[in-house]
Amino acid sequence: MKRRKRDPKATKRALLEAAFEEMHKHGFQGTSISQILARTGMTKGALFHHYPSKLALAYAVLDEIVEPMIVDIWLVPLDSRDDPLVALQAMLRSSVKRMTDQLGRNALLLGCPLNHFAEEMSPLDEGIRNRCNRIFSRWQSGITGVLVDGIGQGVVRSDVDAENTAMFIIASIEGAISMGKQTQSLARCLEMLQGCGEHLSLYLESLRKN
Amino acid sequence: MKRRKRDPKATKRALLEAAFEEMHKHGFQGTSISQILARTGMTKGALFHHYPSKLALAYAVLDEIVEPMIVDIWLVPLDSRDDPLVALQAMLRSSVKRMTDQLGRNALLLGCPLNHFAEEMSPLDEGIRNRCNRIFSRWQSGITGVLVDGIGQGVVRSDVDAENTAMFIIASIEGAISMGKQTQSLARCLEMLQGCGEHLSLYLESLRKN
DNA sequence: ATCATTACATACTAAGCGGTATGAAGAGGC
DNA sequence: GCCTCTTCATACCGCTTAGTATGTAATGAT
Repeated sequence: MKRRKRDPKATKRALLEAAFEEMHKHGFQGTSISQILARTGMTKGALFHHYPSKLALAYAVLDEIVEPMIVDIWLVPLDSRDDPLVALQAMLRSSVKRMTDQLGRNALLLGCPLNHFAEEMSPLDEGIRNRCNRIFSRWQSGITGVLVDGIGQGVVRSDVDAENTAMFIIASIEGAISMGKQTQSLARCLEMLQGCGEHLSLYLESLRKN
Repeated sequence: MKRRKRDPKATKRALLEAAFEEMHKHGFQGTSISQILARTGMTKGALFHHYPSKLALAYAVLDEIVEPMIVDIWLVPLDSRDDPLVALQAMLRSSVKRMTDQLGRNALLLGCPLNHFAEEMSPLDEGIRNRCNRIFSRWQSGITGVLVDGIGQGVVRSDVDAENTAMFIIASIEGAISMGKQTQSLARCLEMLQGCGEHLSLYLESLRKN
């Protein structure tokens, strides 16, 4: 009955962000359309006008929110003119700040949305799996590139398998975030992230050519 | 109508194992009672006779299946008389075999059930969170103990933070399993687990006192 | 053999789910 | 102003969900 001013782009975006937040907390299957609507004050008519299905909404969340977020947190800080190994170590140190900037401090307790989607849905839906796969690949490529640069510059030992190492770094980060989330304690969450960063930094140092 | 011989313990166990398999694949929220019943051929009467609710069933799955499984895969192999660092490295090498022995080869694609429960339910249910927490703590304690032994024996550098390192090892393992699952390819799953094991072995070697 | 108890099977319920059908109000072109 | 398309709001639908109520067959104690 109430008719406010129309702003379809803002409406669509609000639905998308509400869907992201709900799915980040409850997972895809645990999120109901009505929860998303309650969060936005919209109705089903609006949602199904902009998105044909819940699954399509999840795809949009991955494409338009999760992927840019991963890029901003984990790839953008790699664009530096530093020594590649130092750049990676700086990325690890700044990661907590980047995450809280993007997600808000309390959302750290909800873990990595990419990992959440992947863990829940990889065996269940090809569309979600392919999207997660693409994002992870992009992330891995970014780190691989830095390591390859390092090898080219003679900073990193030439026997280092860059792709494999990049995978290991991402796996450790995601694992640490998961274990932090699992405690549901902000302090221990930060402790685990920081600890992981320090261990990885040490490991990266061991890859240095000297 | 069909009445077979009764075996309540076997019935309860069958329901428990079916619940584990369903929840391992679909998650807690994504699992429906009827799917569990279809898998066992039982009916609701049987299930709700043995377990008062779906949540109670999940608790039993964690207590009676997931925890022993984690212990068997990751803690039992640490009981060796070897050099502590060698024991950890051997554990990493044998992990794939232990996992496939416990879960079956194709279930590798479903990832670590502990991590799945934790990732999905940690922010949503205290009972599940506490159980996951206990299992992770037990795992971490086991590795910490080995590292502390190593320090005591003069094999591991005394400046190593055993608890923190144990956390890092577990995080890396869980992360690698997650990334493997995400590919839904057995080959890449094995590749990631193996790669992670090699990197961790190298890192462990860097902790050696010499 | 009897009888209470256990171990189920069957039928049912209220609530919530994703999705659709319909209609009306806002917005832009002429 | 008028007409059309877009953008929603509302009402509804069939289905599934976790859980309950009830009844009955199997089991074990006496």
